[in-house]
Amino acid sequence: MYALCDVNSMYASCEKVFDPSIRKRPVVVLTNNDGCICAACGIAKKMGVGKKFVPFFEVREQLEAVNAVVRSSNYELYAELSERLMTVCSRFAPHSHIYSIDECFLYYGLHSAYVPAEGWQQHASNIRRSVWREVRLPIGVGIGATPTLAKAANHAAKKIEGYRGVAVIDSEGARKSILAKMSVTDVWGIGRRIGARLNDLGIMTGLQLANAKPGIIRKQFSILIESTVYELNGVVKLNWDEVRAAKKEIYSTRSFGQRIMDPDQLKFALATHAEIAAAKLRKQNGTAKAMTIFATSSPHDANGYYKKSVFHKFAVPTSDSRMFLAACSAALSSIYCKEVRFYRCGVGLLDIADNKSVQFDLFNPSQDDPKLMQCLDLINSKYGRGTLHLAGQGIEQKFAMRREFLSPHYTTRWSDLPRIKCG
DNA sequence: TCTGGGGTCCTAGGACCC
DNA sequence: TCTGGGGTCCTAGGACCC
Repeated sequence: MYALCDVNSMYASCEKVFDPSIRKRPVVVLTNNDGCICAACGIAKKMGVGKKFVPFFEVREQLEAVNAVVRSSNYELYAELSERLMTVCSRFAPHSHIYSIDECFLYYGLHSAYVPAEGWQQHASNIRRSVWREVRLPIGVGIGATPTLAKAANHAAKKIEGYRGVAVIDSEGARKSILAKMSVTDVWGIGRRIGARLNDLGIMTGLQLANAKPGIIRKQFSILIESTVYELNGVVKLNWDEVRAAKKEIYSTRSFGQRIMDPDQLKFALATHAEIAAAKLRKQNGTAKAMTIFATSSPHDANGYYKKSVFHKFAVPTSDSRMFLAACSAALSSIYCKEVRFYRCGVGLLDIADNKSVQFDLFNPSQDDPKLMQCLDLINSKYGRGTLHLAGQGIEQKFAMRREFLSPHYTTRWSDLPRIKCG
């Protein structure tokens, strides 16, 4: 069996953990640069002001009208609470995978007959209650025979009347009843587009998708959707390692706090992204054979959309930040254009392989310095990202994110520690 | 004043070469 | 000289997720 634990509107819930004064008010959290709404608490959703990814400036007045609390993304806070959440959840099963900042899969092993002493229903409740008691985050817990069914159960736990945060699919009856109440786009892996095409075939609910012929689905869609059909019927297609497989591509991109036109700033930003992506790459013990480096204007700007990317191939697969930085520097002159107001840039590390299977080149000896990189990663993981960085990232970065409504760093800054008045 | 998220995977098709 | 088949590499964009 598999379980999926997932925090209800994670970012908004995190904001409420250390600030009891906003617990009964509508809370929305904005994306980087305060661009869009990315999370809204239940109260805000009920008031109709919590639509995901609408631009903030479009709904600002509406939010003010209902006296909503608006917060910038406080990523440091969410990461810390996420870590606590994962620690609690992982106690409940022999295997666990962090799936995203607010979600983890638990796996109870191959024996399909295994049932915890307290029963699945109670087990799920225990997870939920422990997380609430220890981290003060509300979660939904779904349990099922495959990752896709665990996801479906989780959907039921949070969205379907009567489940109250916990749902278990451990019988044909439960499976059919939950899938019948889900629209096909609620199924994991079925988005808007595929959903519309399935609708055209008369497949409207999760159960109808489960009952479709896998072969036909594969022909009309893809092998991925076919796997989804099997998983909805209890046949595991996503093996445990694939639930969180090593990445084949790693990106770091961001829009700037304000438009930039200075080539040095663009270079600093690209170097920073290269270092972020490189650290992620080394964390999964990977090497990259190629890299893409790009910058764009805003698609909303009047002067036409400018997008330029450079593809860089490495003679020897690498995970050394210095190689990635050198590639960025080399790319800058062909990306930069002095008339363009740059809005966004980033890098992608491509063609990633395990560092154990690197093919060395007799004529291009690797110039990597794994020990130096290890040292860099160690210091940064201990003292925070960017504590030690390469000179190419610049000293003064002028493109910092806009975060006008940032909550205090309750968990990562001594000066921001919450104070409790007694008496 | 002016505002518009970030990440990963997959594939069709263009560019280029033999 | 010109045509055309076929392979490889890269880009752009579609699709999904949170």
